[in-house]
Amino acid sequence: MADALSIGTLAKATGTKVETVRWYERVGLLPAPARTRGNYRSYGRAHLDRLSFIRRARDLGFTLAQLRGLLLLADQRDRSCEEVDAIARTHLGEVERKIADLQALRRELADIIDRCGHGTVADCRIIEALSPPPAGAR
Amino acid sequence: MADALSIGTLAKATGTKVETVRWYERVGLLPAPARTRGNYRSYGRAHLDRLSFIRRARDLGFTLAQLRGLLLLADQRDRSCEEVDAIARTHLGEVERKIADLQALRRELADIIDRCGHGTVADCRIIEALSPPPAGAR
DNA sequence: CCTTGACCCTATAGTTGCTACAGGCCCCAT
DNA sequence: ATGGGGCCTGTAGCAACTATAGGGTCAAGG
Repeated sequence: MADALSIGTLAKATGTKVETVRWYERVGLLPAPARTRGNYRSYGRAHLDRLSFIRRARDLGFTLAQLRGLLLLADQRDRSCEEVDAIARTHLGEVERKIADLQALRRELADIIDRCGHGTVADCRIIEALSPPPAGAR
Repeated sequence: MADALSIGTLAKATGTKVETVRWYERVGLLPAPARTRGNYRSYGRAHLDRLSFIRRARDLGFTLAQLRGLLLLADQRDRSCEEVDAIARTHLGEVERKIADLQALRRELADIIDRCGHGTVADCRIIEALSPPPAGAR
């Protein structure tokens, strides 16, 4: 083949660690490639595409389980788009919830830092803010 | 002692699972308490306070490593507050980065869902959108 | 031609922050 | 004295990798 890639080359091309590539293979996300005479993995274009897909989806926060679902759908191209859409929608909901949670957290942290008097730890308001909340407040 | 708590009572009071309390002890976040004649853990007020602190900081997303730093500082009350402030600020930065990432992700998912007609996977843009990035980006 | 060193192989253990058993004690009320 | 809670230790499991040990392979330089 014109484009036979070693695992290291594939890893570099996709911003993945070699060990992670092997791990994706072991858990069935990336199909096992052909081997060279010396038992080295030999990847082709399809592997590069698929690994790019995997990495991108991971970056976007899809779990490996969701990813498996997407890949299964991608492999059966006559299937309805609705299932893929549903997965994406579910994920969008989760993302929005995460954003809201983090924004609340950010406000709280900012408040805490705001109150830090830069004195000694003894009167540090950060420690204070993290200390047990008043009874009844939680 | 007037306020000797069993592990179960302590756990309930702080919204922690019993196993988690023991685990905090094993990893050195919560000091090992005295034991009763029957070898039960017996906690006092100090443990309650410290565990509340731990739980609150965990809720705010501090890692156990950061927590260890905070607790170490909290124990040295004549130290400057600046280190505490720095830990909190670092954490705030991380939180803000995550929010930005998630907002980018949200945009992307919304676009994807938007473009997804209800045809077959063959023209589903979700798969496409997550396929290998343009040549220049690799 | 042979050696060196970068790469690759498998297998296994470690990471973070818990959670969930399994197989036993202990304690209190009935 | 017995039944059921709660407690004890120790171990294994979850995601999603990461890192190590102990080797084999390959291409280039001396």
